[in-house]
Amino acid sequence: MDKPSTRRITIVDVARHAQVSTTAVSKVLRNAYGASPAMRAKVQQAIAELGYRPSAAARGLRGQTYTIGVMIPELRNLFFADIIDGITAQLGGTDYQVLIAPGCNGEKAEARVIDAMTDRNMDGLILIAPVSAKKRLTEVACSVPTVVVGRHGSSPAYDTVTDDDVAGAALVVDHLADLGHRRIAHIEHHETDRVRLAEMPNAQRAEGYKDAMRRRGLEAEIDIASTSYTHEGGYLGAKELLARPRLPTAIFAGADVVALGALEAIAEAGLSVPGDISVAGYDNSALAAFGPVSLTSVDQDGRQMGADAARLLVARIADRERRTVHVKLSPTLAVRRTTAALSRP
Amino acid sequence: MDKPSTRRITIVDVARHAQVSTTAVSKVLRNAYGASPAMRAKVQQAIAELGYRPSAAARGLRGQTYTIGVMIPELRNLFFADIIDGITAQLGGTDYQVLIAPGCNGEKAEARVIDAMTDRNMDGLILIAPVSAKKRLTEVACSVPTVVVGRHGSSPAYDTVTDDDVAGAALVVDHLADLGHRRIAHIEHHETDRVRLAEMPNAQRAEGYKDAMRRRGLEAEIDIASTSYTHEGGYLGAKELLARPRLPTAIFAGADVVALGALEAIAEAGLSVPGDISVAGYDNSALAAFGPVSLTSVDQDGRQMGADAARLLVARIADRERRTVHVKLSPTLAVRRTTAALSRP
DNA sequence: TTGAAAGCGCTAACAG
DNA sequence: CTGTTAGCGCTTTCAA
Repeated sequence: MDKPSTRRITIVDVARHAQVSTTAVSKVLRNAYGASPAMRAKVQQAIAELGYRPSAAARGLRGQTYTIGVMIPELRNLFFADIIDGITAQLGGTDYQVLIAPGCNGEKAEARVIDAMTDRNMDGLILIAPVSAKKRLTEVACSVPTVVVGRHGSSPAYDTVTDDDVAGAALVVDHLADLGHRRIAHIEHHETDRVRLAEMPNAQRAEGYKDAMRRRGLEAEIDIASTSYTHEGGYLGAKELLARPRLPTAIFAGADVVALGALEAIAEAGLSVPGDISVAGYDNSALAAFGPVSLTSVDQDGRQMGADAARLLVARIADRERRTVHVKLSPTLAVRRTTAALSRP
Repeated sequence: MDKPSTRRITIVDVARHAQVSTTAVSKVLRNAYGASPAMRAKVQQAIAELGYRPSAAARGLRGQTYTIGVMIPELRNLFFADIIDGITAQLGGTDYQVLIAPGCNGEKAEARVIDAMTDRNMDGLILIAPVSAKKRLTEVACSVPTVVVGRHGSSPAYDTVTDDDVAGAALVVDHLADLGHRRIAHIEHHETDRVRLAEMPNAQRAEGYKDAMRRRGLEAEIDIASTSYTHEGGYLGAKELLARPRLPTAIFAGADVVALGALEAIAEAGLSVPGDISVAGYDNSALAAFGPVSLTSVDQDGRQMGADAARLLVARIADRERRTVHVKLSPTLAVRRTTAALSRP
């Protein structure tokens, strides 16, 4: 008589069924060195016949868990979804399983989530746009292989993948300047934290904007509304800009959602886009591409970023001593119907 | 001399530091019966002083992993994001950590993901709109506590949380009929799988549409285009409906994204909304609420569904023998600018 | 109430 | 190339 079949099938069962040792089974499982083809075949067959599945928990106690944790600040951001797609695509053929931890808005929540992931012995972490202090990120990276995505500033402890936000801002300014615009304003995300300032994409976009304006000889025209990367921030920022003595002829919003808010304020003011004012966003989200909106926006290749992050992470898991790599991708500009040549000279 | 501090702090370290047994520490960790307040305090302090964190992997080998796995077919669906919010909010105060498995489009991918989650000894699973066979779901539920969200059909093995799609469709039909419409057409998602048919929300919406039309004495006006729940499906579906001999005065699309496709086809045909044709969607996604779109749509309370699912799951983890519960929530209608009274009598 | 000891399923030294 | 054995960090009987 068999034992009640509810018991989980273990490596011991497989070993017995295949008439080999548990070590042999383990080796086959891990594709490790030291197992003859004949033994491999026997074990594989036993695994198939018994429907055995290795317990990740048990593996984790000694070796790897074959689990990659991804921290994502906001599920609704479509750009982040692209990154996830890139990660899963890159990891598709491997034994790694991607698990996403939701709801990491703010430093405290981030800490909780990162702890939760390390508690679960994850083999590696991909942190998307984390806001934690650099010191904290370095600590994390020292205890578990880590790749940071979407945050500037290099570290000897972790690899990074970023998009060139300075270049992205320049794409917008150049595009608008080429269309004849001179009074190009910018709506930025107000950053309070000194240390974080230089590392966050929003700051880089503002810097890129200023740099590009200077390069185009428009230094005197630099005009910034400092609000936040939200719909409301865009609305308030645009209202602020429209209330200034010299009206801008173009607004570069630091994010698509900001641009949408700005569009609302512009419409309220009785102005037309792009007739009276051109508007450009950043992220090229689905909202920007959506027909009725048709927003000119900077496109970051999220899939590529995700794929690169996954690739770097796997390499680091394999060799934790390797030098850190910092990938910086180049954005492109998706020109749509919210930007046009300056009509009033 | 201390050992190199890279070593993980374990329950043994805590026990030694607090001068108690590991058993005692374990009890405190789990709030288990049989630990005096004095001991509790000592252990708590030692945990705090050492910065100890229990290893979920090790716990999983004997007890719980305190991990809830959520399977989600599509990261970009904002309705699913609401569900996730509800889950995490409900689980906020507990020790449970939510982990999301991405990329589960199709039966095969679902199987892989569910396996991955059970391999990791997750304490419970929340499956959102799964497409796997009912038999498979039942098997899964037998081996690990499971709650199925967004799929009709009850089971003795798992709890379910659904929105009343029949009622949702009726809301739309009644709203349009009250506005004077009689020729109300529907764009449905074509379902091939026989068994699945009755359990999927799309089928329920189509049924609800037909039921409501009959109830309003509009049986002769029933008009369905069978495509898919995609933007393209909406576009093609609307084109099909507009090519029929008797033009509909209103279109009920089975999902918001379908409605957007329909709007495009209607605009192409030179018709206006809601002047010539009213359009309603389903899901009340951000796109529907978005100003320039302003789509009338059925609102399902995703947060509530997620919260209910989490609540049921926790209860089932506590008592696997309890009778299954099937929660069915009632949708509401968000009336916006794409529906209006029939102008041509 | 407390603690000693036996695993959970797997991997990794180490012998054969 | 193969098998024996000792843990990984925790929970859980079972005595004391």
